[in-house]
Amino acid sequence: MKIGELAEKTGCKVVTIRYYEKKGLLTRPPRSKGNYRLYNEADLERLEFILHCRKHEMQLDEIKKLLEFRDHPQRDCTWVSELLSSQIEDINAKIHSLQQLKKQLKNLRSRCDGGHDGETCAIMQGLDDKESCCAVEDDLLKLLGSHKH
Amino acid sequence: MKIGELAEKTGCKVVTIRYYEKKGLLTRPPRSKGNYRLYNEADLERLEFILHCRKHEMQLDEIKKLLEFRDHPQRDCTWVSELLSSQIEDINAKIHSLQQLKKQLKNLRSRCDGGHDGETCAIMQGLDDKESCCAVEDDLLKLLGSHKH
DNA sequence: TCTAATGTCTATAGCGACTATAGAGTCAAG
DNA sequence: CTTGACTCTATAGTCGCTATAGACATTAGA
Repeated sequence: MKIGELAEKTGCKVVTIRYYEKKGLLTRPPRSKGNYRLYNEADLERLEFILHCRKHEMQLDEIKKLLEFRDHPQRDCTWVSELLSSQIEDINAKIHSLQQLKKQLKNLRSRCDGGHDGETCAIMQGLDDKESCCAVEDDLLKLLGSHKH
Repeated sequence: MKIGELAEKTGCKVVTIRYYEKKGLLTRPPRSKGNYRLYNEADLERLEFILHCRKHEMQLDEIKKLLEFRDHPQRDCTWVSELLSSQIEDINAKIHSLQQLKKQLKNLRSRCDGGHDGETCAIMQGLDDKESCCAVEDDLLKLLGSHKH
């Protein structure tokens, strides 16, 4: 299997596959007469593993460790559990901050709905209006803070 | 106000402030005799705006557009609303995928809890055991897919 | 007043995880 | 036998910083 086929099967770009090889995540495969990389099923599974980990936002050096573990499953795996725990924590924090963010953006958008003809922007109007302005969350105020208020 | 003071007041690093200037988000401020940048309150508010947007994961070129709009509020603001909508959508997608990911990682971790002495890893054991293995979600199987199964 | 510490300046290089480009070689179909 | 698609290597660019080097400015203490 040449690199293009591997790319197609996995949905990973050709350049990215070569990049993973350069970074030591994929081993250098045998070459054809014409110096083309030749992959087998094991390589495909290894790449799928990598891509799966990447979907999980793992970093390449963490994935590398996981691959080493995969290659030598008899080794101690305590750290794997720890790695997962710290990633789960990271994810919790990320979700929380995204939810906050979403709330704020929705709030902001609601001030600027329904398009606009040219002269008076709902966001700016809202912020010029002290009443409605101060009803909005603190963060929102800061976001366009320098306007008269 | 010198750059260090601005940095302290906003919680933004000095280098980052200079970086924002280079990228055209902050205008080049006047200089002191000794060639130090001198900022005023408006600069501070502008920087806070930028930082707030960054907290919202906006990209610098988007923020730049928002700043231009802030500088010329009479312009059409339809695109602002559209920008916000597309960002809210992005966030929804991100939250969803993070939640999926978290479920998978938790599931995976549960196979590798309680440490390990050296010879038999719970993850690998679980995956070697066809019964328990196939009870796990599809994605998890793939994650350590090349193991006997 | 001198000196040492701190702050600021510019320019450049590095990070992670790719992505794009250039220029060459290889292969299969018409 | 040529055209076009694929592959090769090497290098530079992306984004949003961060780190480093080496020089100049300012400030506090002796």
